Amino acid sequence: MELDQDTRPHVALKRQRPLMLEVRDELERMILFGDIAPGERLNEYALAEQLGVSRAPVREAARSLEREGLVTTVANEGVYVRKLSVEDALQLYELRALLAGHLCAMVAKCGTAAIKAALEADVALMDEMIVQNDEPSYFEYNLTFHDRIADAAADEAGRARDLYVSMGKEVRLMRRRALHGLPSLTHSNAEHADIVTAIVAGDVERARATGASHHENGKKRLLDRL
Amino acid sequence: MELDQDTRPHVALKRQRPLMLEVRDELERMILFGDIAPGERLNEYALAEQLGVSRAPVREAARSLEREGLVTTVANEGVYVRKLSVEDALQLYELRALLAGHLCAMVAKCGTAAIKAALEADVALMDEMIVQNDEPSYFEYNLTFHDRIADAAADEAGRARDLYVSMGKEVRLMRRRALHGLPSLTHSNAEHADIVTAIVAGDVERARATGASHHENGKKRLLDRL
DNA sequence: CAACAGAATATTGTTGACAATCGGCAAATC
DNA sequence: GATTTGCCGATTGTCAACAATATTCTGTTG
Repeated sequence: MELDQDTRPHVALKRQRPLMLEVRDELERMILFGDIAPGERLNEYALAEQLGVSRAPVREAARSLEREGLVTTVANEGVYVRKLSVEDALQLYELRALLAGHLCAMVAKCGTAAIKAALEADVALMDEMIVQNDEPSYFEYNLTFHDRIADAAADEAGRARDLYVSMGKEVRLMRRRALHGLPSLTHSNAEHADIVTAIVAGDVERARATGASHHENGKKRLLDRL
Repeated sequence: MELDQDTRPHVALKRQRPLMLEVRDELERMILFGDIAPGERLNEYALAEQLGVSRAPVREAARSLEREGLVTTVANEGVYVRKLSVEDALQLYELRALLAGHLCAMVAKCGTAAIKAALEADVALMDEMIVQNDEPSYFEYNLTFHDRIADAAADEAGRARDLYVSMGKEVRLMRRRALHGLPSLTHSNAEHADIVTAIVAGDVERARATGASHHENGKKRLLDRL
């Protein structure tokens, strides 16, 4: 029974997941956390050594991140953390708003009663947070709320949902620079309420409009500080 | 002839462009041409040997195609040519229509006079083709027309354009199965005319509506044959 | 001193080999 | 006979070395 000397490296136990995915998650974390600044180059060799793996998983992870729009690759030169120009950011907000509107429309059209009830509960809960002046909780729960809409539309618009969340990550690339002009919480949640009302009523086009409009506020706030 | 430096087959001749890109283009051609059927698995080793390269460029090419939605990867199993379910196809048409509407709207808002004139010329030219009953030319020029709109919107919605053309390739994945119910050419070009009219007039929302509506016909035709 | 050419260095692109993993088949077990 | 177990072949995942390319540094030249 003395057979397991565990000569394999430490990872062998917990690993049925490809290394490339681990690396991908770590790189994504580093980028979104700001450890690697936009415009900076990702050195394959250095990263491989730092993470204790070979270059191959790092390369694949980088390609995967390229798919999400977090990095851009230049042939024979390297991959860089994407640096969003102001124009790119504005376009991104606009397109994401379009997708958000579509998702809201889909939920309005096909959403279950359970989902609609959950959305109404979300808005009420956020209202409560506003009353208690708990901004951090509000911001966090705000993400939950939008995720719930996106997930609710997954059956009817899976691809749109994937793009929506992916672009959400992209947006974070510039959060650091133009540290978001804080929206009024009450105004923000009033818009949430409008969206949910339209969704619950099954008013597809109004859901689309309110959902898109709500997301265009980010664009407006960005424009305001220029 | 003892000195044939061309011992390596096919691609290795001209460098400057990474092999991975050559492989990517070739794989994309194979998939869109139908050499590899949807649902079929791509064998890295076999493809590498067939193309006269190593497995690494093939792997990278596959990842690149995954980004375009032409293949899907299953860990430890392989990459498969994407097989579109009917639901996926319908959603794809819908989303692409949404993007097309956005592109038309952007051109209506920011398009130059030159572009608008070119679009009007396109419609006139296609009308001529209809009169002469030249279907093949019409279908081909139809693509040119839509590409022109997409390219015209590149400055204002580059990402949307990229998604639009990428999804155009995805749609072709199922062209083989549900061989498109042919639309009426005159009706098709009448819609083109509506789009161009709205664009020339600078009517942003009407351009969006007509552009989206035109692209939703593909979805309708697909629905009709079910 | 500026500008250029060319070597030296750093980094990516590619390769072939090795390890890990999956699916199937056959033998063993009940 | 059905189920399980262990092996085998095939295929992907990872690695380390090699080749090609870009970048930097340096010495020379005008």
